[in-house]
Amino acid sequence: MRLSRYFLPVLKETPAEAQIASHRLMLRSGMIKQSSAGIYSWLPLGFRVLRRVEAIVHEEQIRAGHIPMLMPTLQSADLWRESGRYDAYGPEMLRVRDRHDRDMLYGPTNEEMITDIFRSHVNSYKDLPLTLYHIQWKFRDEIRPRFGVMRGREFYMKDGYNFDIDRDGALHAYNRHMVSYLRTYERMGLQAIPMRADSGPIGGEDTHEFLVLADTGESEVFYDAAITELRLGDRQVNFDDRSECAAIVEEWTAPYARTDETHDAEAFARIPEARRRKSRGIEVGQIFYFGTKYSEPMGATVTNDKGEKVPVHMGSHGIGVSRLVGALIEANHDENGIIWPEGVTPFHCGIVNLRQGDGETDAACEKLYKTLVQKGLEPLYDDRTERAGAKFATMDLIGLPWRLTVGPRGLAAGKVELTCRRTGQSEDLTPADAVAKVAEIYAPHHAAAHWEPMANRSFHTWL
RNA sequence: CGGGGCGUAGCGCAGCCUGGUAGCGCGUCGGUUUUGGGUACCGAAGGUCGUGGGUUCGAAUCCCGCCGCCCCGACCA
Repeated sequence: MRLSRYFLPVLKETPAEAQIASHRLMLRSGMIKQSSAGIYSWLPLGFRVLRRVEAIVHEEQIRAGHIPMLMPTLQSADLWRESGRYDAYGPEMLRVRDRHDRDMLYGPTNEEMITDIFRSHVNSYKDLPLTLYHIQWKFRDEIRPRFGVMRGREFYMKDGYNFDIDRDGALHAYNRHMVSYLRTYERMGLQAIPMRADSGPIGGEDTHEFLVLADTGESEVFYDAAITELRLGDRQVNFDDRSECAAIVEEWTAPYARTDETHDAEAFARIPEARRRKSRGIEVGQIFYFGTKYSEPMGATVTNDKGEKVPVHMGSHGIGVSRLVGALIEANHDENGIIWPEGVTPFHCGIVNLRQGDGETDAACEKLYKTLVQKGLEPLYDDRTERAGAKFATMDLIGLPWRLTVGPRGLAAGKVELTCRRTGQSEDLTPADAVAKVAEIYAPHHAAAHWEPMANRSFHTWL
């Protein structure tokens, strides 16, 4: 993309309403524009990041064998009356009425709807296990929206629902989700720690929240530093293997990690003092097992192998996609702006032309641009007739992890400069070497385009 | 929902207390400057001062209502 043809309305000054770094930087870098309290438009740059995050969530869900679909934002109140939540939910639920005076609502979550779909089409244990999910806009009429997209009223969320014949099956689904979530966050360059949590209004027995450590987090968290050493890395997980998933869950839940709601001071005190950590965290996901809480009242039953009708065991699992964009910035920024992890960056590499209009410099930039595109990368070329300082400031603000700087002085020596946004370190390379290095950096992040999910399994899904 | 604050040009703000129909910086547009970390200079455009009412000869300014937004708290993916 050429910056001269893009729409990137960056702000030099910080809008007064933004208190925390991510909100401030998202406004300043032209990622979002507030539409009304807690409701935002995603401008082109923000939209790119949102899509990258969403794509990773999809890929990892599909990898785990979960099936994507899409449910509507507006729901009929009738379904919610069936589950009893229409009255239980309270004023957080946005209720609307259509022209025929039918009660509708803008969905804050989809347990009722998915259960209705399930009971309409699934009758036998032979159709289980089944996990369906979608990524859709939700609305919760928060009393007090704040922190930009981190606590909006409208938010983009992945929510998934598993259906299993019994508790053991559902617990495997629970574990499978935990593993897939760990992979998801890790690919985004985030450390999200699973913590035992309260079940809240969704209700249930088993639940973990995933928290990203950040000073601006809404929850106080207590954990054993040992958990921050854990990595899934590139280990291949067979998501059908119950013991393999359970082992990974065991690995990640063994070290103490809890939010203030479930904090156990005695257990915490038993951790060696050097590893005891108290911090704040941003919740970016949660998984639940809630058994037959919805299937029983809503009649979501299947016939088991003995011919008996039994309610299915369910769980639900959420990842706050739009909130993750804010959380990513909270965890990755400095005084000059955002620092995107490679996995979610809106553009892979910036190109700064220091002398726009100079024939040789322009040509060198064009060539770099084309070569990067040929490698499957998406560069952002700042071809505006701005001074160097303005171009650098913009690049730093929008946070592209790598920047190629091209000017007459460097070119005279046959070199361009490759700079890492995170470390600030630069090296002079020939254009060919610079492109090769950028391509190498991103090679692991392109793997997703080529893999075949669950290729050797009995079932697999495609988006 | 309790407490506090704000609403004046695209953005950030001053002016309000002590009424006399608007000003600064940045940005934008047109020039000059050819600049390696938000350059400098010249010129220009741009505002029914959130909204409705009241007081007054006269209201951005004083009074009342409404709307919107932000902060603290309670609540929350």
